[in-house]
Amino acid sequence: MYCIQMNAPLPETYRLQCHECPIRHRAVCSRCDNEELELLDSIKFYRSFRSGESIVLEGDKLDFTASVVTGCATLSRSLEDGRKQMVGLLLPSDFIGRPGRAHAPYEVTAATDLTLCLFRRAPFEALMRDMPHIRDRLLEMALDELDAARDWMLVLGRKSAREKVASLLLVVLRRAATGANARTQLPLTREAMADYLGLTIETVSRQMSALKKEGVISLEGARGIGCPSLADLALEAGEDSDGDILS
Amino acid sequence: MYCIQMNAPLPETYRLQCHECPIRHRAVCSRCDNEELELLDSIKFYRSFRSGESIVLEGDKLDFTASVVTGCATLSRSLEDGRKQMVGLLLPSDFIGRPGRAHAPYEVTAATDLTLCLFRRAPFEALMRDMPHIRDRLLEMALDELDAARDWMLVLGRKSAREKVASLLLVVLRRAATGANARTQLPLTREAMADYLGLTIETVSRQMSALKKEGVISLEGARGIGCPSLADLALEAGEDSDGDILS
DNA sequence: GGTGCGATTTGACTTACATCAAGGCACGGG
DNA sequence: CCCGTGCCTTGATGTAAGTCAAATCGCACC
Repeated sequence: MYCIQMNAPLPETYRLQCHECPIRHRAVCSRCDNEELELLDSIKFYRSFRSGESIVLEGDKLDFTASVVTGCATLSRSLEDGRKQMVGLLLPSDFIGRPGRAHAPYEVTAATDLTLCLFRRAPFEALMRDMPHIRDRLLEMALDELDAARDWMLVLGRKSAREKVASLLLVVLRRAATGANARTQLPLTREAMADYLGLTIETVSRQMSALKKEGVISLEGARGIGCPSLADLALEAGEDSDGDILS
Repeated sequence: MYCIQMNAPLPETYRLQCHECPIRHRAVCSRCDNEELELLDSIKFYRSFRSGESIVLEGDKLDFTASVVTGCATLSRSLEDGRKQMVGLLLPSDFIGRPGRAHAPYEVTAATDLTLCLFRRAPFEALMRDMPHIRDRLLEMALDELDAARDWMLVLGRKSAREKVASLLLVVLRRAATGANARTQLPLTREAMADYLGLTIETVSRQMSALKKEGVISLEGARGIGCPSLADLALEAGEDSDGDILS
């Protein structure tokens, strides 16, 4: 499903050496040494996608793995009657693909313009055989995603519309945070937000307006948002106040 | 939170050789050879819990890993005001614990009387070092759980109460299935079902009654259920009809 | 068999969110 | 510049599920 696009073409030939890669220290390759990076350089390739473009369809054959280099992608599942639920948000350094499974269980869509770093299935599986730390990192990342998915189950199952919207804004603002007064551009349309939160577009819009009216957030155009106090926003999100005592 | 129990005491000394273990071929140890099993035999230990007993509290120190041998446990997260969401259902062969994390992100509770096979943290991490196939199996299991969690996000975010209840009954009946006319005992109370589905007890009860009245399921006492046609139930669950074309 | 208590069901009423339906705003193209 | 076309916002109304309250059931124990 490719949309006709009027914009300037994307640079098809994004080219980067691994050692200067922006996701070098967080992606699946984070523990590779210089020698290993050279090997990766020789078998990886880049591909870019336009906002809205479909990367993989639900059930498609999936014979590559990839890391998000720049931009934002979404994972979603749908029911036959068209109801749709986003089940994951992929940001730079996040991983796409499933060693040991040939087909994709979810649709993957570019939420913004997006560049991926890809490996074909066979060479990637060879990497996993030869570099055990890649498997280890993949396990770590899978467990982190599992935690994130389960956290989101609490949001979907038990939070009110207002808390849901605040929770999502918090996720987005936190990774863009520069000091207490955070501001950024939302990488999601209202529709994508609704699909993520299990709400309708209208309800999302109404809750955004309400939060704005009460001064919890500010809106600049449709996509820009700011927040004078993330702590207040966290309160609206119904977040545990116990300050995340982590291990 | 230990309840006072009037029932007969559980056998504290459940003892089993690994090679005769009921979850031998599905748990994290599924790929161990006989020699490795002997090692496991020497460092594992069993522990049993009463239905309703708490195994780990949210945020607790977790210095063991475990596999469910018999019974059923639940994973859940709660908000401070008491709202609660189950984020996982653990059945025999499922794994508890998180190599690399010292604290539990979820509460683990025995939903029925339950027996676990445990390893202390240090010996288990030694196993992971020495037997790479254990790491591989753990990755596989983590990815399967991730798929299950995401499937459930669709249920929580987009399905109606009736579809939710049907979806849960389907999960339980399918693993108890003997032919088309499935019947089993629910391992969950109405409250646990409600917490799993993001509903209230009353709504769960009403939907069960409605499904019974329409002949989709039959109820025997509070816990026993039967279903003359799982296909009809799947229809009520709003499940994709494309017959799960798997890889 | 009776009694007590927690679990479940059922009923009456309320409410948060969905649905249906206009409008407004921004941006690109003729 | 004006007009389309996609987003987004706002309003009026409907409804599925929540809440509050009261039976009823089922089991453990007497």
